Amino acid sequence: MAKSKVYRLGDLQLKIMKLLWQRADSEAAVAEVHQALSGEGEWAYTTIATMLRKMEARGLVRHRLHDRKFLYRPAVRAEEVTRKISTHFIDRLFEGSLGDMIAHLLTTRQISREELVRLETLIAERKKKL
Amino acid sequence: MAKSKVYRLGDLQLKIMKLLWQRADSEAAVAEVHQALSGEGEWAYTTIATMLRKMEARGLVRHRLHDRKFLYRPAVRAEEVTRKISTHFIDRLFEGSLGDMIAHLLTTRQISREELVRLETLIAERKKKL
DNA sequence: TTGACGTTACTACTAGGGTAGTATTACCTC
DNA sequence: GAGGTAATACTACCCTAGTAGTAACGTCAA
Repeated sequence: MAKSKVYRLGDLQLKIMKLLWQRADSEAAVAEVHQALSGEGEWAYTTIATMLRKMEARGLVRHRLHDRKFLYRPAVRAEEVTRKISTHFIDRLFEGSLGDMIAHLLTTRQISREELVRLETLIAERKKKL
Repeated sequence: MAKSKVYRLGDLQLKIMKLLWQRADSEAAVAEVHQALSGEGEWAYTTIATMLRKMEARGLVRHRLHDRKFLYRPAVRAEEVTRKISTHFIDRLFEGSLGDMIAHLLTTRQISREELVRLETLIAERKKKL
């Protein structure tokens, strides 16, 4: 199935997906996607159009015709994609151990006191649910 | 530079890198790599050899001749690669926020009580160092 | 009715990961 | 020295992301 390799999403494809997920009505025409992405870098209009068509072939998005424009909407849920990419990442680098991953990042990266407090709270709540 | 896109490492390449990093002397012949990887899947000997040559071209590994065999060793450090892949991951999915990333994974995934306790300890220690 | 414009379709190319067969080389043994 | 063996070198695929030019088409306005 097309969805089985959702964890292999290129940077541009992911940007597009995030953009569509963000939309209130989850729909956007090619021109809108192109417009919205123009702050992030330079892409030709046709690049976006081609990318969207390829993404549709992969089952990532769908389109419908409206006013002679293609309105694209996500065909996969954000949670699913985030989940699969994360799983792939944790598997690759930390043999699937979420604990190892967090432990590693926590010891090798900058993080503010506020963030740490937030995480403490989160962990405390998480413990209650076990 | 070759190292600039180290965060884009294929699965096989990463497996090979991890294998080399693990080695006590950080060196392995093609046959050894092939052997070590044979539990994980099926790869032809020549696939591994080709991959290693490509990786050398990318600056990921180096080799020296010994006993008519190529002994490969990493040319990039594990910490650097782990760091760059992680950064790329966090940037892509969580706009660069480590806190958001951990918060998200913590609330959407399975984790044991022991792991949570471990993380609490880690966070406490981390706070002391700020 | 013609031409400009906006849109999608088609086509083509580059790069890199993955995959592996075939050719070559060099040594080692009988 | 002939043949086998183990190693690398070379070559050639496929696939997908990214990139974008050009063609075709349909509508609307002058």
